[in-house]
Amino acid sequence: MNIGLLLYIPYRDLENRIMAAVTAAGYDVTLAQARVLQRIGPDGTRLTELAEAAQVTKQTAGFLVDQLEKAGLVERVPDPTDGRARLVRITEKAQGAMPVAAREMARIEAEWEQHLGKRRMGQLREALEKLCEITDPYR
Amino acid sequence: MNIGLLLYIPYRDLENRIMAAVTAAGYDVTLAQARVLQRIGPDGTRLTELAEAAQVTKQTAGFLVDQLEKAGLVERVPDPTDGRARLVRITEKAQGAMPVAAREMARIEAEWEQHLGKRRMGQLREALEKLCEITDPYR
DNA sequence: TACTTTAATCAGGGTCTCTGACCAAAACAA
DNA sequence: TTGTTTTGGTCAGAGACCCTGATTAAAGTA
Repeated sequence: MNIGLLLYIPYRDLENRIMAAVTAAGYDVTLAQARVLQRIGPDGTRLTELAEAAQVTKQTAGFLVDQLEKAGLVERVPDPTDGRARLVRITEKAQGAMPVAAREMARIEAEWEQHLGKRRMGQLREALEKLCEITDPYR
Repeated sequence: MNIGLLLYIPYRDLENRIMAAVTAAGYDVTLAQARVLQRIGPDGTRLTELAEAAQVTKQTAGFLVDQLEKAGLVERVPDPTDGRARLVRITEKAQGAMPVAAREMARIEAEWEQHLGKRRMGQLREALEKLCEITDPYR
């Protein structure tokens, strides 16, 4: 079986489950919005940085942030260090969604470790981390 | 680092590179089209099966097959065993694209094995195959 | 025959993402 | 200082993707 599909199948399962958990908790967020939300740092992050991290254009990131702003999940504040820039920050309201996602993620990881065994799970993580050295365009 | 991202980063790199290779070879195919194309069996496959395998609705699969048909990469022929159904088949023209993708895939796998070493690459594949047992909705 | 299921399509709409053009602030160079 | 380039962000327009709901036709079933 093709290695691409082998990577994709567990990834999609994980993503679907996390999205379902977040939706079930009452947060109406789309996948694309979640991908941006995930990248926002504790002190706020510039739009351009978000776009790079999420691998989309500035326009796309701006569009998604607009939606998140309308939903009250993020806010834009001026960047004190640069008059052109604004920082995208997570609001109080969105803070509640983070632990929901984190809990589901922990649950999934535990299930995977249960199925693979501790040894193989460790090997998987180690191999993937090593692989990211040559496949991650951001480092 | 989050296990979801660890799976996704190499996956995306692989997909991007294969798409680039196919495009460079003169086949003007989008990602979504490629995902459908990939699933077509040697004797043709029904639309409904394609939709299931690619995890999209029949309508979406139909839309993508329409485009592929216009581009001359697939054709629809009646299914001799079922008057309602039609088989989507790969045309002569598209046959040329398959080896291009396969060669790029082989090249990438070789690079990965080079970076990880034979042992870790084997462990990675083994762990992913095991993981697909519980994450693949189709088996 | 009448009912149910299955294969596929039609119609319409929402979401995501892109290219290209543009503006304004910051950084740099002469 | 003044002009030039870079950088952060937006606007406008379009295309790609994917969905829900309704419909047609063939197949299977009671």
